[in-house]
Amino acid sequence: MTRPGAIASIARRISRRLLMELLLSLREEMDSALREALEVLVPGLGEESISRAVFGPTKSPEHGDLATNAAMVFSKEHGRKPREMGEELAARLGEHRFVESAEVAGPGFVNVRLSRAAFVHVLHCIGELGENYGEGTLGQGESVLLEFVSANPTGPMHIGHCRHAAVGDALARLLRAAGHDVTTEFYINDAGTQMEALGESFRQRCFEAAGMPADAEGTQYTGEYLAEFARDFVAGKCVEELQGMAVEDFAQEARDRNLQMIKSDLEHMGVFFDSFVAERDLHESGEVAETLQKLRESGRVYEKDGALWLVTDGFGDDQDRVLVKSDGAPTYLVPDIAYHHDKFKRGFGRYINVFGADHGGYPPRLRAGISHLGHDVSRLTILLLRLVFLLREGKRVKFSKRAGNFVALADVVEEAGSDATRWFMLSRSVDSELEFDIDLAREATNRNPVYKVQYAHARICSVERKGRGAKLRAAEPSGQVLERLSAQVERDMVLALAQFPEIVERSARELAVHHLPAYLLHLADLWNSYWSLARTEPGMRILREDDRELTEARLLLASALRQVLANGLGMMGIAAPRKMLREEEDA
RNA sequence: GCGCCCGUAGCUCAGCUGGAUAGAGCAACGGACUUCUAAUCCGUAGGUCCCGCGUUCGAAUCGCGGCGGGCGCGCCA
Repeated sequence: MTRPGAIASIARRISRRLLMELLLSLREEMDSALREALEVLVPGLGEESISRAVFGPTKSPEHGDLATNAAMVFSKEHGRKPREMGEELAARLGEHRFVESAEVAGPGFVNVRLSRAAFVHVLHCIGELGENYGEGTLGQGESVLLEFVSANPTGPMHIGHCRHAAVGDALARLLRAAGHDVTTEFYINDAGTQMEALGESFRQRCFEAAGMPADAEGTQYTGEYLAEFARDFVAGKCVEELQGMAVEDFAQEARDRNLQMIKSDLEHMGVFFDSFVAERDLHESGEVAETLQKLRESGRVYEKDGALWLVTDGFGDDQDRVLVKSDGAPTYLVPDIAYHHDKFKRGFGRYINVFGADHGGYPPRLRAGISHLGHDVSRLTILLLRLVFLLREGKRVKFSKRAGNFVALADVVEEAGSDATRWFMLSRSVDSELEFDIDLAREATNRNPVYKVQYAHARICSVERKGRGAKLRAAEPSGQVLERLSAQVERDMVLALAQFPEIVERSARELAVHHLPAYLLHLADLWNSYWSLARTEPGMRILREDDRELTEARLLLASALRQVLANGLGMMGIAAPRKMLREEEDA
C-alpha cells in the first residue's frame, strides 16, 4: 500500500538526487578543471597522481580565493621548473568560466580568483538543492550497519554514553548525507553472568520492598533505580507470588525496565535506533552454538589446559584468547563473535562499531574471530571514543561506577538540554578526551557556541520575516545580483558556503564529526560580523528601504546562509530555531 | 615490557592525504546597545607547535629515537 504523498515524495527525492549529480559543487567543478588542465600539460599522468593535486581555500585574500599546489607536486617528477609549469597551468585555468584570474605565486602555487559566475553557481546550488545542499554521492548507496551505545541493560547510562549517542547518531546522519544507506543498531547484552547478578539484585530489592527478609546490600547492583523498579513491581503482588519467581524471572523484569529507561533517555536526546538485537536471542536461535561450531571447523582454535583458545595471530593481539573456559562455560567473546557473524550474514557493505577506548584491547580478538568465520573483516571499522570528563564550576567531577556516584546521561541532558549536550559531545575529535563544561553548556549567552550558531540562524529568520512584511524576497542568483554583493565579507560568506559539501564529505570519509561544529561556528561568526557592520555603517543593513535590488541580493545571501546553518545543525541532530526569545521576554 | 591515543596561546582544543606570515572558542585587556533580536560585534595582547635527529624546495603535519600523560594487554564483561 502506498500513501498518496509517498510517490510525490519519492519523485522529489529522485529529482533532487539527479539534480545533485548534475549540479556539481564549486569544488568539484574546480577539481575537474584542474584535472583537465593537468591531463593536457602532463600527458600520461595517472589517476593516482592527479588526485594528489587539489584546490584548497587560501588563508589570505592576497592569494586569491583558491590555490593549488599542482605545479610543485608534478614539476619535480617531470623535471620541470615549478613556476614554469605553474605559468602554463595558470594560463589554462584562466580560461575556465569560474576563473577570473589565475597567477603563479611563491614557490609555485597557482592562485585563482573566482569569477562572478562561480559565486552565482554557489548560490544557485544552495537554492536548487535546499535542504539537500551538502549531501553527496561518496557512499554510492552502499549499505552500512552502524552499531553504537549498546549500553548494558543493568542500569542507567552515564555521561560517556552521551558522547557515544551523540557521535553515533551524527555519524548516521553524516553517512546518510554522504549517500550511504545506514541502519543503526543497538546490541543488548542480556545474557550471561551479569544478568544472573542483576536478577539476584532485583530479587533482593523486591523482597525488601515487600517487607520480606532481604540482603540487597550484598548484591552486585545496588543503585537506587533498582529499588524504585522493585517498589513499582511488587505493588499489588503477594509474598507467595514473589517467592515463587525464579531468578531468571527477576532478571527478565529488571532487564526490560532498564532497557525501557535507556530507550527513554536516548529519546530525550532525540536518538532512535532502527534495530535492536538481543544477545539472548542469539543464544536461543542457536546462533552462538553455530558460531562456536564454525570456529572449531575453521581450525583456528585449539585446546590447551582444558580450555578452548582462539588464535589471534596476525590481528594485532599479543596473545591468543580463551573462547571456552576449562569449566565448560564460554567467555563473553563467543556471543560477541556470534553477533558479528549474524551482522555479516545480513550482508551489509560495511560495518561500523562505536566503542569506548577502555575496550581498546578488544577489536583485535573480535576481528580475529570474525575473520576465522570467513568474513571479510576489512569491511568492519571500529571507532574508539576517548573518555568524557564533566566540568562543573571549573573542576572535574570525579565519578566511578563502583562508588555509584556517576554522572547520569539523563541528568546531563535535562540540565543542559539536548542541543547543547550534542554540540559539545561532537565538538572534539574522538581521539581526544573531552571536557564537558556543563556550566558553559547550559549558559544562554555568547560564551556558548551552540547558542551563537542557533542565534545566527534565528536572526536570519527574523530579518527574512521583516523582509516578507515589506514584500521583499530573496533574489534569484545572477551576475547582476552578485554585482551588488561586492563587500569582502559577502565574498567570504559565499566562499564559506561553497565549502559545505566538502566538509560533509570529509567528515563522512574520516568518520570525524568534529569538523561540522567548527565550520558552523565559523559561518555564524561571519554572519554576526556581517550583521553588525550596519551598526557603524547604516548602508550595510540587510533591509534597505531605499534600495530594493540590494536588499533582495542580500536576502539571497542570507537565505543561503540560513539554509547551510540549518542543514549543518540537522546533521548534528541539533534544532535550528526560527526564533529565540531573549531572557527578559522569556516568560 | 608491548600496543593504541594524546602532547599546539593562560585553559579546552582545531589544523584535511607536508605547502605561503600557526588558528578557533573561553579567559584577560580596551571599546560599541534610541538594534533589521547586543544571546552580538570591533580592537589589543598572548605560542621554543614536548625534545632531538632524519626525509624534503618546503615539516605542527611524514620517519626514527627519547620525554610526559591517558587507555588497553584475565579461563572478568
